[in-house]
Amino acid sequence: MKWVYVEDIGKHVGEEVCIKGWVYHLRSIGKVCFVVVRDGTGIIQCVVTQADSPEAFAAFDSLTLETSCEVTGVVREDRRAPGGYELLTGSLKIVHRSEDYPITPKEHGIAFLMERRHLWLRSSRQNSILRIRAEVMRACRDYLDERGFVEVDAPILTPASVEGTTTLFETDYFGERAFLSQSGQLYNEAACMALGKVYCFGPTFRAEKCKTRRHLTEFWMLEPEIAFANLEDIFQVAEGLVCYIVERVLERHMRELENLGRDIARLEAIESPFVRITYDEALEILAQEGHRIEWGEDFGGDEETILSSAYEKPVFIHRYPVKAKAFYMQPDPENQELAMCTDMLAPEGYGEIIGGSERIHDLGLLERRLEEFGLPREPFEWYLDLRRYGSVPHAGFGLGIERTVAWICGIRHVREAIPFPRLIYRVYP
RNA sequence: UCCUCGGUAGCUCAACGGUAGAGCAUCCGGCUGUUAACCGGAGGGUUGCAGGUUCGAAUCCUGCCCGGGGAGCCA
Repeated sequence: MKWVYVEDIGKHVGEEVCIKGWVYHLRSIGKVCFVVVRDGTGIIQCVVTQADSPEAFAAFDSLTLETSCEVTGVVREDRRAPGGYELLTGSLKIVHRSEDYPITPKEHGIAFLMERRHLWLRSSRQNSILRIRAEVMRACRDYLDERGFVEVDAPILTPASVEGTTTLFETDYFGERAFLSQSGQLYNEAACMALGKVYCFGPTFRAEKCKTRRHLTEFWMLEPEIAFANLEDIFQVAEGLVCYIVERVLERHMRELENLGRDIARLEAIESPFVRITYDEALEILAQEGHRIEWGEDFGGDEETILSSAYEKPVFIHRYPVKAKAFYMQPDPENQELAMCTDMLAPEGYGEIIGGSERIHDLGLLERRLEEFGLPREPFEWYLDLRRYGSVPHAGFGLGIERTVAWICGIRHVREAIPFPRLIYRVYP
C-alpha cells in the first residue's frame, strides 16, 4: 500500500493509500465514526463505518487521542471534511496506544502547556509557528549566501564578554572560567577580515534576570559582518534581508499564517524603503506622545512600543548616544557623542529585532573604550590584533530570530517562537 | 532582583467566614455526516506547603514554595 503524506493527499483522489500518523480528534454519531489523523504535514478526517471497515469500526471505542496508527483507505474530495479531503477507511492499524494524553482540545494555562512543551509541539498552532521559524532561518541563509557571504561559525564557549554590562552564564572550563557566548560578533570581525563578507548563525546566551515577552535566556541570532562597510551599507543589507524574509514566508507559508490568524495585509505592506529616524528625532516623537526621557538614555519597552506602532513598516533608529551603547561602536565623525549605530524596530508594537553598528577600527580609540567601560585587557588582546594588522572600517548587525518569528506569526510572546524556550524560571523540558 | 496578580477535581474556573460547585476531560448508555458534535447517567477533592486568628478557614493574618503579567537590560 502506498504511504502518502497528508500534504500531498490532493494528488491521490480516488486511490487507495496509507496514512501514518497520530489520532488528533475523535467523533462518533453511532453508525459513523470520524477519526481525524495528523501526520505532521496536515490533518485528514478518516470516515469509519460498519459496512466499509468492520474491524476499525469495532476498534473505534478503544482509540484515544495521540494513539499512533496507520490508516488505509480511498481518498475522496468532500466539502464536509476539514481540509477538503477525507479517507474512506478500509483498515486502521494501531502502532501504539496513547494513554491519558494530557493536552485536550480545550483550553489550558500557559504554565501547564510549557511544562509539557514536548507534547504541545504537536498542536497545529505550534506546528505552524515552527514551520515558519524554519522558513525564516532558511531565508536568512539564502539571502546572504546569494550575496556572497560566507557562513563562519563563532564559538559558544568564550573567554570574555562582548558587552561588559550584560550578565553572562559562567561555566568551569577545566579549572578556568569560560562563558557562554552572548554574541558571535567579535569572532565575526576576525572572520570578515579573512573572508570579506561573513555571517554567523547560532544560539546565544544572556543571563539577564528579565521576564518579559521579548526575552529568552537562550535565543538564536543571525549576525552578518562586512569589511569596508559603513552604516549606510548596514541599512541596505538589513532592509533587504527583512523584506526577503517576509516575502518568502508569504510565498511559501500562507496556510500557516492563516492558521495563526495573522493579518496578512500587515505583512504584505512590508517593502523598501523603511523610514530612518535619528535618536534625537525619536525623542521628539516620544515627547509628542507624552513620553519624556533624558537625552542619553536608551529606550525601554514602552518607548519601543510607541515608536514601532507609529509606522506600518519596520523603522530604523540610528545614531544613539555613545554612552547608551556598547564599547566597540564607532563614533559619528560629525558628533563624537553619537554612535554610528542603528536598531530596527518591527511594527505593530513588536519592537527591536535588529541592532547593528560601525565598529571602531582605530587601535588607540578601542583601547581607550575598553578602559572607559572597565573591561579587562587580556581577553581582548586577539581582538585588538585585528586593529594592528591591516585594520579597516567595518560594520555588522544582529537579527534576533525569535523576535522576528514572533512578529511575522503575530504571536505575543517569544517563548512560542522557539521549540524549547529557556526562560528565567524555566529550563524544563 | 523589584512591582503586581494568582495557586480549589485531569484541565479551565466559581464559591470570598458557616456541609466543596460548574463546564470540559474520563467511564457507562443513545444517535448514519460529525466539525472543540449532541443527548442522558456515573465516578472524581487533605482547596500549593507550614504556622496563626476564630465556636468554625478554600476564604482573614504571617512565612515559605511554585507560576502568570510587567520593569531594569537587550536580539
